[in-house]
Amino acid sequence: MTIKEVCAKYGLSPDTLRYYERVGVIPEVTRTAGGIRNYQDEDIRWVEKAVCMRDAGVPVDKLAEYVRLCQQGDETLEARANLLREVRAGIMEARKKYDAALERLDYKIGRYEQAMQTGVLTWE
Amino acid sequence: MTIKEVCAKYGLSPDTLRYYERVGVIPEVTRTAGGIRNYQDEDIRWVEKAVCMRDAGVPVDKLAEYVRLCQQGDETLEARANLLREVRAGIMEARKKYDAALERLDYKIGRYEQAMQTGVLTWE
DNA sequence: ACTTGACTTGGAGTTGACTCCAAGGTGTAT
DNA sequence: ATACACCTTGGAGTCAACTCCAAGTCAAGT
Repeated sequence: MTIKEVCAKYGLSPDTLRYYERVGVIPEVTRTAGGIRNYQDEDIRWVEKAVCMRDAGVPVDKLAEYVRLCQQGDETLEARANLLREVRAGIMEARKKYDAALERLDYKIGRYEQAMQTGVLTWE
Repeated sequence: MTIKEVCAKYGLSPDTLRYYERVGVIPEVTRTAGGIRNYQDEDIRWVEKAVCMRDAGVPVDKLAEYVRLCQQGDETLEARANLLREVRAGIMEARKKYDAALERLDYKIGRYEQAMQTGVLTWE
């Protein structure tokens, strides 16, 4: 699979995908004899994982650290688990804040809808 | 309330609070005769709202647009409601992605814990 | 063989959201 | 009234995460 195809599949730009590889968010991608990236299933699974985690706000350097640990073999199992738990905690934290904002928005939107129906905006 | 006190209350820096005011994320704050910011209840409610929304990833320019609409009076009610609905949709979208990442992380963490107990990392 | 279009690299530039700084004004406690 | 800490502004700097660019290489079609 070419870089363009992978980009189309995941909604990334080629620059972003090359950037991810450069900073280690994904491991080095398989190449053709001529040096052109030719994504294999394994490479694509890394991309998918990276996109999923970036979408959840996990910073690039955390992802790069995880990839580095994976490449170091089995003695990093515990370190990897700890890293993932830390990342999980961060996401949970953020999610709580998202929920607080949602609650507030729902209340406010409800008030606006009421005001637009009755023509009266009570107490603001 | 001085800028410092408001900062302590919401975990912001004075620079950030002044920045929010400058770009319109909060309306202009009440001042003392000497020109020093003296946050009133109303000002503080705006700060609280801004912090809540920023924590949910709502971009600064969206918040500034909302403030601008509020200052334009009642004929912007519908525009404001639409803006809030749009913001809400964005947060819901992001939350879905957070959940997807959480699910993935929980699975992976479970696998690591199992591997560390049994000493065997199955199929990877 | 040649064109055309997509790919490569290293490095510079952009964007959003702060964050820092210098030079100077404010306010309160001694 | 003189420190002293804290406040003000405008503007420059920083950081993460891309995004763009120039100069060159690769590969598919004619």
